[in-house]
Amino acid sequence: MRIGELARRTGVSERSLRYYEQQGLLVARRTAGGHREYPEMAVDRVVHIQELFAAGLHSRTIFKILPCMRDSDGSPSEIATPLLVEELTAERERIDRMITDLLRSREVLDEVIVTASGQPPEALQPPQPSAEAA
Amino acid sequence: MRIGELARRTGVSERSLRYYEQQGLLVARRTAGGHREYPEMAVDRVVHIQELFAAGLHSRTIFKILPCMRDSDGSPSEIATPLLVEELTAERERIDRMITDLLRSREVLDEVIVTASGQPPEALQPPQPSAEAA
DNA sequence: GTAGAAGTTAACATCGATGTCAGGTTCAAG
DNA sequence: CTTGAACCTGACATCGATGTTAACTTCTAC
Repeated sequence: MRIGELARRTGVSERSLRYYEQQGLLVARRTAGGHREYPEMAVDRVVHIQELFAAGLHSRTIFKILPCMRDSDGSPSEIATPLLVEELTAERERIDRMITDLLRSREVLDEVIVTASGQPPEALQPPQPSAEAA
Repeated sequence: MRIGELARRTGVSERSLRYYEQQGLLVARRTAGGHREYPEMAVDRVVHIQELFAAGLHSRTIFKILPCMRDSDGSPSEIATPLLVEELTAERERIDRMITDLLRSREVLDEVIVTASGQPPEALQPPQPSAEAA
């Protein structure tokens, strides 16, 4: 498929897809005229990339991870160096901290909402605890 | 207290404290010579500000929230407009989405770590579920 | 072959809190 | 008074994914 379709199917802008390629996260065959031609698997890969970006990882880190990912390009995997595993573990801890911070922030925000709305607290339903449990 | 001490006690850089002031988030009396002089309460306020920044709120939004916060400046509160409450609720939802995304990202990362380390999964301890419960 | 949709590269802009540096002033202790 | 620490303002840099635009080429359907 070409870049327009991939963009549509993944919800990622063409601009970003080209950027991913530039960062080495995504490869594309080219037509005779130079247009990018993606295999079906590219959809999954872009989704994976998005998930990692959503985690706040840098493209450089994602670049190192990708060859180790299951199904990254259909072929099995490469094995990560202990150094990379260590780095990923650090990232995991960072994400944990981020989650913790956000939970705290949400509490603060809830308190602000209650206070700001000026309702006596007992008059309010407790704020919906969505996404509360992991 | 002066800015150096406030910075030290809150862990926020002097640069940021001046920025907060510029954004109207923080006020300071001035000495005859123009040095900022903060009341004791400023510490709490800066902590509050930090929490809201950590939630990804913009300084503009924080600016609108602050007068409604309990203990924001010792005096009781102002009441938020319904519009503001609506905005805050939207922010809350954004944070929820962010938390959900991060939880998902963490899962992905865990999978990568398992795969990348190349261990047969049954040989590994399951990754520590820290900050798992809200 | 021709028109219009879709693709290409390259360059520049953005957002926003924070770092950093420069050149100057004030404060506090000797 | 003097010295050095602390503070002041203002300006510029940063980071990184993404938006946007321009000028051009290729593809596809007629």
